[in-house]
Amino acid sequence: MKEQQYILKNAQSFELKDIFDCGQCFRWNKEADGSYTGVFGNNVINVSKQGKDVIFKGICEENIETTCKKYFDLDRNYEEIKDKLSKIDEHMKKSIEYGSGIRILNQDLWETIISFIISANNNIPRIKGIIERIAKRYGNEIIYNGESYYTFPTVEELSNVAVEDLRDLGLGFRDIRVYETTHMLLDKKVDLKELEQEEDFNKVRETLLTLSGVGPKVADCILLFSTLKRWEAFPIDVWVRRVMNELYIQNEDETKVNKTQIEKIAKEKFGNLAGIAQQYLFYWKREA
DNA sequence: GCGCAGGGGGTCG
DNA sequence: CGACCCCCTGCG
Repeated sequence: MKEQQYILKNAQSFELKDIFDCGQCFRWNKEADGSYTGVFGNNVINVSKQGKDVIFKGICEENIETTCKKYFDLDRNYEEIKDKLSKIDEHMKKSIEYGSGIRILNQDLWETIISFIISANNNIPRIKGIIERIAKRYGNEIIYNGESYYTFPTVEELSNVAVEDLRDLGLGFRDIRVYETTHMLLDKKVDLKELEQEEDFNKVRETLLTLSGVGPKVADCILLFSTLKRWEAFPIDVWVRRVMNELYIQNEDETKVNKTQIEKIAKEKFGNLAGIAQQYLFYWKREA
């Protein structure tokens, strides 16, 4: 396939580091020249910045402009969102100044489910390694600039994979969870197409929670970081608990902070922007 | 350099 | 609430 290119002129709210290092994705890697290359769908895309312009180039199954507009959430006005959130309090304002170039990606639902099941009690370098090995073993090769990249396998492409095969790729105790979830989807115990049509937030969340290896935290990550794009979701992990306690609760022992307490505050303060607010806070606290 | 201990974006029983 | 797999990192 031929290389395509799309240049987004004078981009606002688009910083490579903020987008790719804020913890929402696992398949983007920094190049020596500062650009990032990643695989999503059947595409290998390289993203770089030249002044205020963003340059997307690479192997793209369909039109690269349409594809990137969707994946990078380019039709959403982040300036407006940031203005709104900045007015809530000084903490939000500060965190947004820090991560002002964040965008929430529209990632494939199935890939996001598996990726975040793998993320449980795991660290980012290892998560990335596991996903890469799965792609290399079961996905399809795409050659770009003389290098091999691999698509994330489809549900069908994982249908004949045994638990032991997954264990061999280093998934550890998550192997059975990935296996079970894959088969629940193959058997249509959960139908992802239907799930994407479902309007009711709690119904979608409850359905995700029936999947093996999907608890509250993972479900909320899927809701927020996939094409489900439910920004009401507020994933609570150790970092979010820490920052929320520090800023709004101030309990001496942060491990004693109640989850429902955090959720209540998040809803009151951020409403249907809770998810993106969480990203600014999380990124700010973890990086700084 | 290399060997080793420690820990990690939670979930499940 | 404790166990859970094992790659990665950092320190000695």
